[in-house]
Amino acid sequence: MSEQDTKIGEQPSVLEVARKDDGKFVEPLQLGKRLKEIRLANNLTLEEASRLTGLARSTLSKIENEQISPTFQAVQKLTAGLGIDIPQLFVPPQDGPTANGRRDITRKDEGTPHPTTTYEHELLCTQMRDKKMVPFKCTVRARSFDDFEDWVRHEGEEFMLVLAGQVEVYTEFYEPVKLAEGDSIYYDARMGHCLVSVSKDDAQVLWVTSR
Amino acid sequence: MSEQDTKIGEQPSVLEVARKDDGKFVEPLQLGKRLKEIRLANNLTLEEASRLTGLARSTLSKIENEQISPTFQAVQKLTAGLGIDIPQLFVPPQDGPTANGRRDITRKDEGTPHPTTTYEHELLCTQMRDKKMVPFKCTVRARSFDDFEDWVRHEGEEFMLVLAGQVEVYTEFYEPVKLAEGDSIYYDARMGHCLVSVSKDDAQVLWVTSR
DNA sequence: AATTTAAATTTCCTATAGGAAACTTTTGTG
DNA sequence: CACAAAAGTTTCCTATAGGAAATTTAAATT
Repeated sequence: MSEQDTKIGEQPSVLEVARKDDGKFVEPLQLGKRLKEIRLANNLTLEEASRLTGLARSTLSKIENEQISPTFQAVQKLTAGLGIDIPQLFVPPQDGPTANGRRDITRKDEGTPHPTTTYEHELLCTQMRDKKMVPFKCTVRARSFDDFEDWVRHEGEEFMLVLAGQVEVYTEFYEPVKLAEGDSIYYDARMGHCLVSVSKDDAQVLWVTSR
Repeated sequence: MSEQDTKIGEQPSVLEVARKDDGKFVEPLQLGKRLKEIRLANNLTLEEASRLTGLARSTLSKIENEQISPTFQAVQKLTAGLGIDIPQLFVPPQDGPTANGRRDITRKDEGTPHPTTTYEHELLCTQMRDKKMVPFKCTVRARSFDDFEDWVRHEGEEFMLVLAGQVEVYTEFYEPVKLAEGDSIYYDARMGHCLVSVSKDDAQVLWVTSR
């Protein structure tokens, strides 16, 4: 190894710089480390990974050792070839036990009941506090549209998936839309919204609201 | 070795090639088009976007016009600077009404496919940008745990509901837990996690990740 | 331990991404 | 319409990513 050639392969890799005058700082990310972990976890040699991705052995090696910053194209090939879950790559380097993780399980029909006049809520995963999302199932009674007086409207966003039956979603600014089992909708919850069952029986939906 | 030697600035851009001998084919993706839409939607000039991202005006222009394939670093700066939801970039070009409205509907089985080796993703509601949550359905193949020893791990939180079949959730720090249809789980996604189907056939789950 | 074989890294070179500035196009404004 | 100002594109150049092959390192096999 040349001793004067401290540029590459030493500490300050290309990936680490990434700060320009007033540009947004981009954290190291250690993409290479991650990729190597993934490759090894899949018991692949560079040669095999090369065949899978279409990138040269040398290139893969350099990426893993953070000697180069791959092009977006290369990243695409990598993720496609190795079957990598994309968000995985954008996670900051995992270090230490990160023990502040928690999990919270709710069995079927064992959520926390929370009835209102219009809906029958079953809150899910209520053990965990300060969640970024609030999931709940909801039985939407078969009823007419004119039962409700005003829009529901609140901060954040909402995702809804129809689990059973058929519902009609009313939102401000749009025409009502019918959703059947398996259909889903995402919307800005600040926009007035409400839900009605249009099947004979009550419909059931899953709702997730963000903060 | 280029048989046609596509010149830059012509039509067949670099992004379009991306096929090497035995490499995985990477679809065009039209990243540039996407980015331009986002920039314009935010009422930004190239100059402003340049300040936000730390990339040169010229570079941004070239990326938008698909004259160059940005490096991963550049993509990071872009997403960080413009506040772009990363998975959105990996979603194939959205066509049609380019809904950037306030609601976004996905009919059953009409989400955007996004297969990986381990999971079969179907992204839901991909028309809307910069969502706080990313919902997708996922077919978990019936397979053994030892096919992947590495955890998935990323920022944010995750909610999962089992739609069909039976799965086993492995997470760091906890014992594996079996979830049947209707069961749900919420967890800190920084904690390593992965999923295995324990039913005969593939299982299906709904996943919602937060940012 | 010595030798072979496989895996990973480095070197050298070509192709191409990124930045600065020149140039062109578009959008105002009198 | 003329002209100015702003936004966008292209050119030219430097820095660096990617590929082929050489080199080094690690893992087997005897």
